[in-house]
Amino acid sequence: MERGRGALGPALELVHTGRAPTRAVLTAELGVTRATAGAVAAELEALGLITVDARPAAAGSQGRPSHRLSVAPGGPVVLAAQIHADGFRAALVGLGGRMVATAPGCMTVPADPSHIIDAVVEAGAALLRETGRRCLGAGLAVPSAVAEPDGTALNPLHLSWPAGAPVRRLFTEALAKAGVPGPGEGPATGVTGNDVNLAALAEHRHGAGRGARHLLCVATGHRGVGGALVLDGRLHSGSSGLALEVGHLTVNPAGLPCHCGSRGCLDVETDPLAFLTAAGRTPGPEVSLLQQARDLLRTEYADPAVRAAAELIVDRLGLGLAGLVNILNPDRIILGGLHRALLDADPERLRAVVADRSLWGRSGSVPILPCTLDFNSLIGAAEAAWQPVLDDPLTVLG
Amino acid sequence: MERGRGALGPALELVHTGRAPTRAVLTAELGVTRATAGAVAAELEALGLITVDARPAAAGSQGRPSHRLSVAPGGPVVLAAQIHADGFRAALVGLGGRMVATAPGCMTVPADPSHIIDAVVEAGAALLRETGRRCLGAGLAVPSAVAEPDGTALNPLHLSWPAGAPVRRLFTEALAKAGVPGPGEGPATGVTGNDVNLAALAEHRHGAGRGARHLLCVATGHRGVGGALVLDGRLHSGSSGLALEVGHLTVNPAGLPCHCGSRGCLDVETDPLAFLTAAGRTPGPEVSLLQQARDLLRTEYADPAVRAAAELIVDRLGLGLAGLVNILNPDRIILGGLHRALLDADPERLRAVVADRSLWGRSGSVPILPCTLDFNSLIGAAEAAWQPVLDDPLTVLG
DNA sequence: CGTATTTTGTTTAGTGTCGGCACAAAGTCA
DNA sequence: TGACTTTGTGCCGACACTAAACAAAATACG
Repeated sequence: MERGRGALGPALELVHTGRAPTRAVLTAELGVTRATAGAVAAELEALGLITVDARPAAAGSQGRPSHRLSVAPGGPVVLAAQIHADGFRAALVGLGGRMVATAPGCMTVPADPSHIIDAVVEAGAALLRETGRRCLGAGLAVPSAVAEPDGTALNPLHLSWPAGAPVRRLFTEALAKAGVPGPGEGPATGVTGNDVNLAALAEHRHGAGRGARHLLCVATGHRGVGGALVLDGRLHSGSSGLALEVGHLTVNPAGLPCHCGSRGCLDVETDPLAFLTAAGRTPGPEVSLLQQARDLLRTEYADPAVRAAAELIVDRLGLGLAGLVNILNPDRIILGGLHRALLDADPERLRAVVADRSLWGRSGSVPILPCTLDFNSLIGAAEAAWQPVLDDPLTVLG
Repeated sequence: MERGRGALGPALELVHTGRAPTRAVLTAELGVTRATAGAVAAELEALGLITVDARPAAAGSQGRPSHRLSVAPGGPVVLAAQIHADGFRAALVGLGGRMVATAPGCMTVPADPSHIIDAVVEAGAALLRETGRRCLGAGLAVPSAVAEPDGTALNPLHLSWPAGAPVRRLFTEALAKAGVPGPGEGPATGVTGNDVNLAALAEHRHGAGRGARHLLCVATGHRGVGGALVLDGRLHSGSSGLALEVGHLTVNPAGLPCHCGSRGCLDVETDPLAFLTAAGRTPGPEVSLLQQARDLLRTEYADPAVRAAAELIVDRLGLGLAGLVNILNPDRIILGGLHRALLDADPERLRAVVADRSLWGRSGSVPILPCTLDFNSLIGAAEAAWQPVLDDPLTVLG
């Protein structure tokens, strides 16, 4: 009777990522008939997820103009949360990666994950109460590898949390405690993941990674280096969530010792502390290492010592990226954190090093881009929370 | 009217990989009703791809016994070909990875890829004429990275071929020349791939990799090291076919110089020549380096120098595998060539090294197994050739 | 030995989703 | 204004599947 149930998920994802601005292109993208695409759009509109403009858009070309398809402005949201070394942030994020409301917060109890998670979830719950939006899910990004299927944080070292903290359970419990409703009758179940992984997902959907088939992301936080891989639109997090732990690739055989037992790991050779040290600076305690490194790069790049340090780090990073290119053969690389700043400072040098050290010119010519999304880990947490809806809107929304 | 068209491909794959021995488990695996599974099986039988036993199998349990489902013994085949440093081999391979006929051959004109490919295809065509089997496709495995979408061999160094040889085009032309028919009316189009990649596919379907979600394969040929990754049953060959070029991971910072410009690469530190050299042997020209290395390992493992050399290579290999585990987080690793022999000689040492050097105990405990299939590259070439049939039997067979 | 139970396979009817097609709508182009 | 182009919709039929009843072939148990 009702048409377009099977294509509902793919259709929503197309509108969500902005690849289906009208029903006409939706028809083409889905590979169905206009009748089906129309039914799909009507169904998604009935579910309150998208809107179809009443007035047709201004037509520049021949033929009957299309009505614009867009994400429903007042539609449901997900609760997104991010925890990093400097604090936490909660937000409500709608379809299309739109941040509807946000509330930054300060980290008060660094040593106890449960307190922080409770606080950030409560901040999100407050936003839900204020806005009155319907909540369909919740996602949390943490600066640590998250083991599957347990949902434990294996190395939240820079948060001074205990290794193995059960973040997913804590998150779900906090959601229940704060009364955040799920799509059904019970409380929401939380999705939890590594921040770089989630950032990669966000960049793939809404940022510099759009359209990439095999997207590699590498980023520094304040300490260490994280990686992520998005394959055909799905995050590849390995069989137990621990893929792309790229911090211990050897990039300087005679380099600094690393806590992993080896020397010259990407982690200790290319993170903000490495850059500050190479530039002969002693980091201060006022602001984060990442901030200090970025500031140094921005304000004192003319200083030969700073420039030399930047080039040294770029060379090391290039070696690591080349190794990853040889293994993963991505068609795009996106950099975040300090690496992004280093790319901005001297894009050609990094590209040259990667091309030179990767095996084939073909894969060496892979584009390397800066990330483009603000709060990409937060948006990524939202993307992960949206995933069940994108996969099958009917099952979630009934 | 006719039931079970959509599930035809998945059903065939289940029978093909031996995961659906009866219609009852086919029903369960497909998640459909008995009626549909029965119709699917009937359709596949009508296409001549599978057989349903007339007599029910001996029933050990309660209830009506199931009829056995199996691959049709006299059914269609694909032409599979493999080229390696010592020669080439052609075979006809049916569903289920069954080698129906095979013909080894000697390499006569090493420097010219077109002659060898013509010869191996002609050998396969002869098998087709002899057996009178219907041919549904053709696959070729070569010891080189194969660039996509061009189908050129980038580093067929050990064959003394020119880099960039257009192997896919040559293969397809040879198939036309030899009159190998495709599924339709025209000649067959050839699938071409790297031998380790195809071997990994074969091991995943029929060998030690069955059931693995993220399967990593690493193998030596005569020189150098190859890698392959099978994700959720599909080969991951990267955006341009160059993924898993693992030979240039650094495993010994102070090691031998490599043609890639670095030192101590997996390629030069763990291949057969490296083992023979470490054991103080001077390789002779009679048999292949791989054969010499295997023989040495088998016959003189009691010799302390040989054993020490083996342990050295195992340690280096373990370092490389640990690096790959950190990046890919596979749930199984399969080794081939000399690496397989080294694993057989001392399984515990390699597992301990990998566990010690990979970041998390959890991913460090990944099972490491020897490959179990004879001629796995050849079977893998057949698997790649079967793929269109497995994806959609009706489109291929009409 | 015969009947009940269990599991498998088949037949028939019904249902839901989608393609095909005709038609309507809304613009541009000449 | 009329021809053309492109988009959207309503109706019908094809078809792949489910549901449910029935049939078949073994074991289990009295």
